[in-house]
Amino acid sequence: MPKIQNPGDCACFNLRRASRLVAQVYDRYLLPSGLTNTQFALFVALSKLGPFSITGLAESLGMERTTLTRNLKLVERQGLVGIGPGKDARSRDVRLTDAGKAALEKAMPLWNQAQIRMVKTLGPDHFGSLLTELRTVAEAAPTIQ
Amino acid sequence: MPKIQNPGDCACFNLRRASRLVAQVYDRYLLPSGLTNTQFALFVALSKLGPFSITGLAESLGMERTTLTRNLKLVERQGLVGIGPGKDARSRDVRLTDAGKAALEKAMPLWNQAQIRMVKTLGPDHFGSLLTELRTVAEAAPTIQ
DNA sequence: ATTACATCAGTGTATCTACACTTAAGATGT
DNA sequence: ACATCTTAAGTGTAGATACACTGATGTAAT
Repeated sequence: MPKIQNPGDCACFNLRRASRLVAQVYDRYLLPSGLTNTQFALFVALSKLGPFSITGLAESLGMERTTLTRNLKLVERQGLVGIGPGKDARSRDVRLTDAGKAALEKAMPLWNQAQIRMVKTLGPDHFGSLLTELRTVAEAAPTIQ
Repeated sequence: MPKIQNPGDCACFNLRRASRLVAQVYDRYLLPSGLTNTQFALFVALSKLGPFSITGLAESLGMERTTLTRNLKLVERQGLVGIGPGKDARSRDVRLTDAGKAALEKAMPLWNQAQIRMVKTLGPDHFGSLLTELRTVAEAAPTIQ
């Protein structure tokens, strides 16, 4: 017989609650850079991957493609990323502009402070195992249904 | 000397990515109930706490108060929650209506399927330790700054 | 009583999120 | 060549999130 779960143990709720609270912390640290935590993550990915298609970038960020499209519009308008032609006439490649690279440079030490603060708060062990669990989730969730 | 962190190990990014992906799973399961994962979590809290102030509810959900206000507007318009006078003339108490309770009843087995699916996917051990870590995060994050 | 402070809730604005649907272009089979 | 399928991206719509600010009510200090 399938066990009845306790709604307080909902993985979705607990993930989203932690997400909300932690995002507020990182956003506060990142404020002087002008980047949100979402934009910072996007810029980090772009910096590591180089010019990349929207679909590929969305996959890499575990983000719905159309969500990324909207998020890109903001930073494109600010001149922080450029979107040019891709491999073929369908796809378009996203790249960091010089201004985008500069914003990332400025954000990095701020992010580092937030990150160090989180590691200290949770302790390195808890922090590490949390990260491991979250990566497992991110890998497993898309296989559901 | 403070260690330089690796941006790929960002707690915020990994939390939000997992959050996005898992929310999609739960929302797909909850679809026939008409409730989103956020609304489901709200209804579970209301069901457990009984009529509760907006500020208290927000605290309990680890959600910004003004966010909850907007979320409440939707379900209030649908007649699923009622918002009446609270302890004093400032506060207002939120309660589940009969229609709200019915929606929760309908959603519960759907949620249970999603939850069981997640437990199976991660394995009970990983699932349990993830939950523990997330609760630690939710408790610790608000103490930062 | 009056002033000062704290608490509770709502609004303006902006970002983040994703489903359903559409359009355009490449790939495949006959 | 054509029809079909697949892939890449954008739009309409709607919900989720939170900061800064406002207004109203309660509480405390003098």
